[in-house]
Amino acid sequence: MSDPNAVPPVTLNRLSIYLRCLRRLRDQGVRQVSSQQLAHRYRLSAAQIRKDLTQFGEFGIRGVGYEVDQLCDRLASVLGVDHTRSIVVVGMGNLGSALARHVGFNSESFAVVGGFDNDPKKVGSTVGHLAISHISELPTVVRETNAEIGVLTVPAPAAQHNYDALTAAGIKAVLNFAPVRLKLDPRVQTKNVDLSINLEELGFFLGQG
Amino acid sequence: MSDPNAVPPVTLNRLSIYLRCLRRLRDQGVRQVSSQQLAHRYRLSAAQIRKDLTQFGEFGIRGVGYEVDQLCDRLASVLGVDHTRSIVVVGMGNLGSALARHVGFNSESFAVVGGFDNDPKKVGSTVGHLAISHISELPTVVRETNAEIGVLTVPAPAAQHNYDALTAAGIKAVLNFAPVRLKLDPRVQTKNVDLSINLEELGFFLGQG
DNA sequence: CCATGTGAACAAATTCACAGCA
DNA sequence: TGCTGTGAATTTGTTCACATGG
Repeated sequence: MSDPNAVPPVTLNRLSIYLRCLRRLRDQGVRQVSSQQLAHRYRLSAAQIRKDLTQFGEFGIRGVGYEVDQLCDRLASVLGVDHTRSIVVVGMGNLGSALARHVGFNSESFAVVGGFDNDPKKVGSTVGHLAISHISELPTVVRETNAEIGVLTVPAPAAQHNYDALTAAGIKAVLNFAPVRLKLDPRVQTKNVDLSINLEELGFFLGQG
Repeated sequence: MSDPNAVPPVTLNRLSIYLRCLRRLRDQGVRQVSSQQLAHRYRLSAAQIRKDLTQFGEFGIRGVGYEVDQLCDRLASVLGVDHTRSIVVVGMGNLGSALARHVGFNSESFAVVGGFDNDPKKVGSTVGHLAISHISELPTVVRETNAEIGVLTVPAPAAQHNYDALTAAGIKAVLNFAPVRLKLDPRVQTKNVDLSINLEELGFFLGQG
């Protein structure tokens, strides 16, 4: 718990899943849940739920289970989503525009506070309620809004350059959608989401069809 | 190699990365490459590259390395992307429309042959060159086009229903963007891509900022 | 009594180190 | 020589099974 880098990414991934499941239970009015019930309901592993949770504290009551509401709060706190985080989107093409809208609609924990592009034709227009700024405005906007997360949705050849611009502007974490292996800034947490890789993984299982 | 399910997903993920790196090298005119050069160039592990590759055959030449061109072909074949696969997109909202365009533009290995929605206002309109059909047309289109992969970009409450429609229509693999733990059809390979989970994983590292 | 929390057993994945071959 | 391919060693992650305690 003390050193964030000691937590395997796969554990974080599961914590996030647990949080989603627990929120749904809470919305359904469920007050308490055991690891076994949770596992059965959402096809997870009970032992793994307990192991994962105890990395961050003792949240359960022996003989009873977990308080749904309380565990939601604790997990949200662990995942740093107990308050709204500001996001900037760099690259307002199809994907960037769609993600900007999507995040705006689907999350209370994240707010898109800036959209950037280098195309003069796009600068000044809006996507939903978001005004598109020129990429040169990035440092100013990041400073003024305290944006912490950058979503990178530029074409592959522009990815490294814009990644460097994000880190230089003081962004603390990047979600990269460009199909490129970036040279990373060690101070900046970076995750890659890669559509083609996902499709190719599926392709493998389709054989020679 | 014989049983696809014996290959760990993380290995497939890396194979896809190797393929991308090799294609870039090929485009740059590089003819041969050793595992060490590849590792150094793209920040990978040389031993792991070799281990991963040997699961599917002996592609290298001792003392020399790998023929870039030949290895590209072999990997493309392993990943089933040596010919074009047909994709349908279910849920033509922001994300679905953007992905349909994105895949159309960015991949020769995948072609979007159908876009579906249940909103009568969308049916009949087009996204790029793709006509949007009503979801009831799904079985017909899948049959006629031999579509193998379904991209699921509907709102969470509609996800299971539309997943079931995809599998019933004969789709063989699904890429799910809905933030839901689906009840899976064991005959259908399914991968989840989850924007909020990715953001929350990043959130974890931002602490209480 | 019953579900958590946890050490111990097990399984999987990665790295190491070197034999074997072009 | 110098790289691949690979068993063995190590690390990492998961599952088991039970002591602990509300």
